[in-house]
Amino acid sequence: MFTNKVINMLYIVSVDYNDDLNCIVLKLYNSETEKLEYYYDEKFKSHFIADEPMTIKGIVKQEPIAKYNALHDRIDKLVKVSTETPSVIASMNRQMKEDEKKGDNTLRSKVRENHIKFFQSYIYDKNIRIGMPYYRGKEDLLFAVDDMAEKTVAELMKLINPTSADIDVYEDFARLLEYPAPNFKRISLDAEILNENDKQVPDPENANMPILCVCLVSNIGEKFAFVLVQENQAKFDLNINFSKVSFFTDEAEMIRAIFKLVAEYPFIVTFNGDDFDLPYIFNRALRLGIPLADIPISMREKMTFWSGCVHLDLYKFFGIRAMQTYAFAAKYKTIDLDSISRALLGKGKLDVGKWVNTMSYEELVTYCMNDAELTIELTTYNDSLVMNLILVLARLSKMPVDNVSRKSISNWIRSMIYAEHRKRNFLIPRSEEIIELKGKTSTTAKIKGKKYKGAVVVEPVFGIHFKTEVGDFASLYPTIIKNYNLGYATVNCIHESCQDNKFAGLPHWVCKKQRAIESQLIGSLRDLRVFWYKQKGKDKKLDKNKMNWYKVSEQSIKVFCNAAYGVFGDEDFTLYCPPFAEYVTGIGRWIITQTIQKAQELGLEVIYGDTDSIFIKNPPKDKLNELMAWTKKSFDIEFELDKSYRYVCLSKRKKNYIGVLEDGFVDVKGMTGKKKHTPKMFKDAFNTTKELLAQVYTEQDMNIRRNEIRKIVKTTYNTLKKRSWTNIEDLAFHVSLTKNVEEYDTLPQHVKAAKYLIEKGYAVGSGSTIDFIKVRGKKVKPANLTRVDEVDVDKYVDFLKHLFIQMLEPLGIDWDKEILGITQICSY
DNA sequence: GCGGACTGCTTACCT
DNA sequence: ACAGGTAAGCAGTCCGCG
Repeated sequence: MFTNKVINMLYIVSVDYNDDLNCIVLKLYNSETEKLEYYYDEKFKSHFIADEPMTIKGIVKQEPIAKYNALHDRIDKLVKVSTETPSVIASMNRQMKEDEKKGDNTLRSKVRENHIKFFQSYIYDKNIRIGMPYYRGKEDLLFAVDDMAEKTVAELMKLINPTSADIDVYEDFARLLEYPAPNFKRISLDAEILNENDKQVPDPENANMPILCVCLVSNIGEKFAFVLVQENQAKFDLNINFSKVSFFTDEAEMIRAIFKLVAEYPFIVTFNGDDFDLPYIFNRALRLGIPLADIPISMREKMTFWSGCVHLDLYKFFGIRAMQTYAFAAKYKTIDLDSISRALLGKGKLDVGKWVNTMSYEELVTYCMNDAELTIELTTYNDSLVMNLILVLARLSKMPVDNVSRKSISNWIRSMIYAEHRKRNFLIPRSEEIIELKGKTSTTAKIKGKKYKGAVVVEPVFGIHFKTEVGDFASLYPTIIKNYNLGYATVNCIHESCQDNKFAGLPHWVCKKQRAIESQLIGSLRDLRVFWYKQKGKDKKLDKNKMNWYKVSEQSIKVFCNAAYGVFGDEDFTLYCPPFAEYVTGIGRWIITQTIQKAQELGLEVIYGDTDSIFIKNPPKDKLNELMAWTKKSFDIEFELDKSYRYVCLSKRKKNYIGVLEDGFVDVKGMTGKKKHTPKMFKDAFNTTKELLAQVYTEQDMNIRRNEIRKIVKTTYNTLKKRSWTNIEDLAFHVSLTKNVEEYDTLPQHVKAAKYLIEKGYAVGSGSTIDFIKVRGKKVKPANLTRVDEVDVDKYVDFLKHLFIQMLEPLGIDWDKEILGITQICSY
């Protein structure tokens, strides 16, 4: 596959700065030996850009440098200032902040690119292709060309045929997505600690309680258990398959044995290892007298390292909102091992029915091993989907794998754009310059406190609609960015001659002379997705492995594309550019509004639409095709058939409907019955009605099912009225705390319940989900502390009514007459 | 002192 | 810390009410 088959492929997985050696270290994964190797670069110095020579301490070199300033469309003559260590820049930045506090901005106005991390700067300037194969040359690392992948890239380029100005961008991305990925050797780790009490988790800072058990599972299924002998329990053989179980009477010895084992693996995977397992082991090791030099764990800001390994913390990865919504389609709603495993693997944590303190060895190992297995399986399931996602995201963002898996989407996009700037010798602009030059927005948002107007939501046509087609624009916002050449530099550019180039009735204009970097990057990713990876990810002719890889590529691009517009409307994004973001939604509104108008002119019945989608009732094929051709011609965007519903059930509310696809799958959007805070009792009832709706093909069917749906609601109603529920937990609402209780301005119900829990000694805070029950006297109580007779049944009946009314209304069922009426007759 | 009309806060969802 | 738009429930405030 590779040109030179003898050489070992070295995949660059991470780049870091080593303090002690004062040099850049590259971590290389050798796909033959499955071990990590290192490459040290002592020559590369940290640097920043200045308007004039600087006089701070620690500078080793100052040289003139010319850079293209895209904001002003000119070449700037500047100074590249190299420093002895990156800490010189860090302390300069600290000084800068101090000055600013005193109102002195002289330093800030002189320096640029001083906020870019040293190792990122290295990646950009050396054009390091993270996650791609290299081999060792005489001195340097050399990129390993893969002939097979290059062939596919050529094929793809021929198909998409981009304009000459954009060819390089497309080709670079295609390589990143077509080159092979190694199957990283890896091991997961999970630790169980003796608890002080049953209301709080152990404190890793303190590490005052012994580690009872540590389980590790490798990606090829090797299982290891390290168990501490406890005084009150006899040692005995465990009945656990395929596991190596080792008992220790000395805890320090056990920890050393774990260090020794992990050293064999290039990747270590944890769930919340950054903030719990690894710091606990670290501090426990110190407490037990293991010398610092013998402990491979080290904690840095928001990240815990294991030297000799790359550490991936899946809690951080799955917690990235963009991943949750776009790559995993919001299949998991809360970020914990149990719910993520249940959603993605179909199995969860074990319910042993007791806490670790009272478990037998066998129970303890089984419980702990299960967690370690879930953790590794989250990286191995579906052809190592998650590992491959992380790899592709690292490639696209040009960030180290351990970094990209912890940082949010805005960091990835920023990094991708910065890399392109450095590659082309563009000066990276300062935030203030963009704001100053580009000015403000011109529209008003519907929502108070928002900065500009967003998308259009069409008023739904209430009722049941059979044979409804849903069309949507393929990547609307990325396409707009591509087609209209949008970017921070091109929107409201400095050229007077461009000021007539305006769209969609907005006052902003777009540059006619220069191509926007964002437009090229997002545009090419968009095209690769629409014209290549979408099909390849479904291509049954490919072998399963290859198809899955294409799915990964498709998902990764989707994540980037979906967030690409939003970041420019975020004040904290370094390239924040309000008119750019406003232009995207403005042109979006213009396109969908025109398309709906055209559809109506063609005699099509538009019954709903949101942002980039249009619901059309029973459309003739030829009219639909005409509409598609028209959008392509008018806006150069593909309006595609996305879904065919057997029928949709539209409530009077926006973003709130049920649709049944041809194959019987029931799509539920926005309804209370699917929201995660809804008590289980109501969710169960709601899901049963979903099954009934799946069996409806015609209006006649609907008449039959109407009765059954009525019955389900009635039964739930009766259960409440008679207080005959089996489990009070099924009545609990589950609401998240987004901050710590003392930070709330008002006292919502879940916060009241949380405060009560804290009083009782429970540790709940930001991120915890509070389970509470509505009790009589307009109050709430934590679910685990509520008695059956306290439940405020009327409140629950009210909730039931409002939940089902969203569905009953369009089905033509009247709550008062048909639910209450019948029930009353029945119960007397 | 209590309830209705109102605003604002909070969470969870949709695209 | 990607955006704006929507729904829903409750907290808190103001005002009228002999």
